[in-house]
Amino acid sequence: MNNSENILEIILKEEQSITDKQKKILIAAIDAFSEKGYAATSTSEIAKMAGVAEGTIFRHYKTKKDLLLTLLSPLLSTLIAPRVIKDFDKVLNVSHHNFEDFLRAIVKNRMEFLQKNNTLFKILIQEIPFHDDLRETFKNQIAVKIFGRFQEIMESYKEKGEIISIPSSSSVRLTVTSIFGYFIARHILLPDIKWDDEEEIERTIQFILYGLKPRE
Amino acid sequence: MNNSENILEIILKEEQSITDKQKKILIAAIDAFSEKGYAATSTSEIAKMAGVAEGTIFRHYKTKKDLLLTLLSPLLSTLIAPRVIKDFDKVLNVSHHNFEDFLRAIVKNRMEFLQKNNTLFKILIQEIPFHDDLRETFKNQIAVKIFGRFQEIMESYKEKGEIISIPSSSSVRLTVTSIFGYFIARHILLPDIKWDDEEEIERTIQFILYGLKPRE
Amino acid sequence: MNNSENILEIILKEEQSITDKQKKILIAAIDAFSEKGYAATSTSEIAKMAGVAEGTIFRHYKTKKDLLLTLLSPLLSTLIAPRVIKDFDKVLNVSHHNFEDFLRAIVKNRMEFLQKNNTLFKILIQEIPFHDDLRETFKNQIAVKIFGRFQEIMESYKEKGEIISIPSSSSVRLTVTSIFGYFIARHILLPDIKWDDEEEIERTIQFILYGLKPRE
Amino acid sequence: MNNSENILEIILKEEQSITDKQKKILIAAIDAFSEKGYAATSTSEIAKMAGVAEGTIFRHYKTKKDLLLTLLSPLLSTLIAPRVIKDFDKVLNVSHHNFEDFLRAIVKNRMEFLQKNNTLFKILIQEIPFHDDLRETFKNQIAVKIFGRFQEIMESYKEKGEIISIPSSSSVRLTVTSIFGYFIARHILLPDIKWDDEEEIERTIQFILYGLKPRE
DNA sequence: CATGAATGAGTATTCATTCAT
DNA sequence: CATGAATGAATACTCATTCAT
Repeated sequence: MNNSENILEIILKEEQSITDKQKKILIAAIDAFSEKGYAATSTSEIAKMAGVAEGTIFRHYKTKKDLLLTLLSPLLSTLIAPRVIKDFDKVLNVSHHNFEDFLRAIVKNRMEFLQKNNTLFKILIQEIPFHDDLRETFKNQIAVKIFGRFQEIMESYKEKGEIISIPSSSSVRLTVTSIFGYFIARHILLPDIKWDDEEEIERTIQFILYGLKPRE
Repeated sequence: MNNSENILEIILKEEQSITDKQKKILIAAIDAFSEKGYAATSTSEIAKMAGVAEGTIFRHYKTKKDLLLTLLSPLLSTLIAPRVIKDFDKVLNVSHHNFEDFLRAIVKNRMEFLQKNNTLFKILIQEIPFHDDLRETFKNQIAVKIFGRFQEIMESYKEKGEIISIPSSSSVRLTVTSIFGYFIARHILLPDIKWDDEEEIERTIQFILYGLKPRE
Repeated sequence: MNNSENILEIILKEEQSITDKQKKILIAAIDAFSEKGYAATSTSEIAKMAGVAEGTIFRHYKTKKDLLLTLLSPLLSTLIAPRVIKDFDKVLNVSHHNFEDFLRAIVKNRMEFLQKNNTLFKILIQEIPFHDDLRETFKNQIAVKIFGRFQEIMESYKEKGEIISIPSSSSVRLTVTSIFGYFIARHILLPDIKWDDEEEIERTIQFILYGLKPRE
Repeated sequence: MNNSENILEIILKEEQSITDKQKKILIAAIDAFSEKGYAATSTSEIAKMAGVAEGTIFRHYKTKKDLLLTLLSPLLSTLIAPRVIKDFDKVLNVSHHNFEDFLRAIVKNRMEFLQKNNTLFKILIQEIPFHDDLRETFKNQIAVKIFGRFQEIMESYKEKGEIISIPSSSSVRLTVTSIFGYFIARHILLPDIKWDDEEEIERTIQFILYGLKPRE
């Protein structure tokens, strides 16, 4: 599945309209932004890291902000791509008769995607609080499209009686929060301690599963 | 309970060693940092907002970073204060015979605290990724002390068979993640949409409760 | 008469709200702008010439453009000051019974003013083509107020039959052009060749006088 | 008469050694220089306006300054061309028995030339204060050659008693200043107000004529 | 001939910080 | 205690120019 790939690598390899220096700039910028944050990273720093002249950055990206957005846009558009939405459907219709299978498929799928693009995600999450446009995109695109489809699916499981009968907006939030919560703890808050990813993910799945199980 | 109060207000009111200008500086800095982030906020901006001269800031706080740390320190020290630790014990020993009561007490207590100090928390969470010292403090103090005590308590409930038998580090993470996950979604990612706090909190409690319930 | 003074000197001496460094900046800027032009002068250059740090310039003048406007504004406001307008009247009413006396008085008076402030004038004239706001000010303030009053006076001499009967807008233009033409040739186009100011001015007066004399 | 033509058009049309792109560059540069001034115009701007790549400009003109000089050179060389000097003679010898005829011919001729090339003239006049080489060329070529011949002619009219007996350097200056003064007011200082060119020119001629008439 | 990526010095402006008043 | 003038390094960005394609 393509969306399980590292987005950046795909772009760097497949996009041939991109020059060598441009690639170096992107890599350096991702590195710097994820570690020190957008605002605390200077363009001269990025240039030095990328081994290019400072002017070269601005030949390709009109402004520093433009560089950030260019960086994040493949992630954002991947997230809202129809393909991704279809994944949900495929996951749902084709093979997953019950909520557990669906959850497992979705967590595995999303978690892999998160992990493979964790640096870009880190930047996105870290910068969202400071950029209105980013937050707006996030809210209007991601939240509406992904969460919307997610909610429909939840609704159907609720009707089938496979999960508890609460508004699906809440059940989606609790599910997503648990997954993202793990990601944030893992990669942002406590990136330096050791994590047994497999175990933790299994426990997170179980946690969500039982947390949303219909009460007898 | 004092830790359910707005920390900043307490300091501004009770601390008499603090001058009027100093208070204005703190308020302005909190405002600016929480909205634009530490790195993107200039000291001259803070000075203007606070209605003081630029130099005045540096009379009280050696550096801009010092101002940030001063700002966060009451929050940090409240979090790791022995009093808070004792709260856990009190919650545990005195009255809460079972896990549900404990969880309810702790969630109510912590959530109130989060909400009352949401601006300071927002700053803390936003800045943690960018400041090693902050993250170190967080890891060594908060994680070790709070989570440590939390884990002990979880352990005891596990022994009593009230919750599922997984490493308490995981059960604590899942619990905390659900609570913080709500806070982050609520105040940082999607601060502009309407939230029914009471309902969502109740659902979150139920979610944790069932998610950690021993499997039959 | 105050308007026969060097405007800059007056400001540098009398204005006490101006710091020492600020004076140096103004002097350096005038020097640089008049010689190389506004656009070709860098703020770092001005700073170096003034012996101040570059930042100091921007503490006092928000932008480079602001520095230019601040520089020119005393000249501009002197030109449109009611006092200057009154000068015309005084020149006219009190003592000058005929056009020749009036012209002599006005040329002497204006030419002295031009010469004493020739550097500032040079800047104004050189920059007018490139700055819409400056040109607007010039048109709306100088042209309307000064030329307006000038025209009225011309009109009265025309009625008395002392000058030729053409629209006073034209006679004013021809007069002013001859005076300014001399100034521009003298200070801007050919500043390096020797000029016998007194003689040339006398010839210019005669030229205007006879050029506007009623035809028999 | 060829010198009454638009110099630029002639070059663009007749010069076949000039490429299409080069023409576009020249047109764009004239446009930009005349409006914003040489120093405030960037080569990339010119390239964009001309619809060519940045490098293309430098293929044809070694430096930006070179572009300016190339632009002005046809104007400058036209002004000092032997042909122009001969015009004076023709004007003088062949047909003009008296000063008035001569003045009329010369003003008409020169004014037409000024008007037809007003953009290039605008650039020349605007840039002269900032470029020593331009000023030097102007002084050595224009002033010496044109003014020199002009003075000789003036001298002859003076001897014939047709004009006042002042140094012809002064009479030339007064004449030229009146003509250029009109041009500058018309095209540089107040380009936006309406002008009745024919009337103003006639008045200017009359003004010069009577201004230089021998005093009885 | 023409391109446009690349450069590095330079641009106006802002920064956190100092210090004399 | 508070000010705000002063600083010089740093900032994002632009410049004229070069050169491989």
